[in-house]
Amino acid sequence: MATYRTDGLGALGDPTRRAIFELVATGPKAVGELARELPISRPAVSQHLKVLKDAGLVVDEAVGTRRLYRVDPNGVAALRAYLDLVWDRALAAFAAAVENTPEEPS
Amino acid sequence: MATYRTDGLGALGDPTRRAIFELVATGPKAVGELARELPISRPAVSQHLKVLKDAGLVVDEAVGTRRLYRVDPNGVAALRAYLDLVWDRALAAFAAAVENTPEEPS
DNA sequence: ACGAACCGTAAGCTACGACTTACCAAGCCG
DNA sequence: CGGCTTGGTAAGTCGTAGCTTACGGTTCGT
Repeated sequence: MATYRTDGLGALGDPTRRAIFELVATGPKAVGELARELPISRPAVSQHLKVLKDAGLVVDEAVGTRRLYRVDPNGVAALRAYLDLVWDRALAAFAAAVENTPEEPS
Repeated sequence: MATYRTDGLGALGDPTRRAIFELVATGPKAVGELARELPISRPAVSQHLKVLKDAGLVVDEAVGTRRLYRVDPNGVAALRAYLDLVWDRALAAFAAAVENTPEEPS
């Protein structure tokens, strides 16, 4: 379940979420700290963080009353793997097209 | 030229668009051909292709009355570069956190 | 040259997602 | 122990992205 919402690309599709993700990537950040650097309210940041966490892109850690978020290397690795796959298929298709230049296989 | 952002991620955020992108990645495809393999109409595919093309992820080539689309390696490379940057920053932040054990940045 | 096939664009409707305010739970500090 | 701070959740509003049908332009085939 939550299968559709668990994809990193879908999560990073939103520019605000991407901004949050980039801020978190620079180091562990608390929710209020993020909200202070963004033009949106704290609950909005919380919701975005929930989506990012659900997508496996960030992890959270409770420290006192604050909650520190940091990027999850596994999530980023998954995205890289996906792009590598597409990249590979595109290159293979291109190579095949170069070989079969003369005519079209019908 | 620098006008279009790296919203390649934004473009791939939509699952339908991602499906189109993956189909195109397997080789040059025409619009009607894509529409035939998808549960949406041909105009919808056209609109998605426009977004992908605007994001620099695909390129189009007019062949007779058909229009072949294929992936743009530069677009994929840009996405990979972005992820690499985030990855690098995350690793640097983690290394810094390990070295500077008990402090936290403002 | 006429018809058919392919594609892009316009206009419009619907649905989802992003944001806000309000409220409540949990942990620190006086 | 009481107040203050921090965060997550609920309910509601509003914008916009995505899809459809309808139309016009362009090219190939006969």
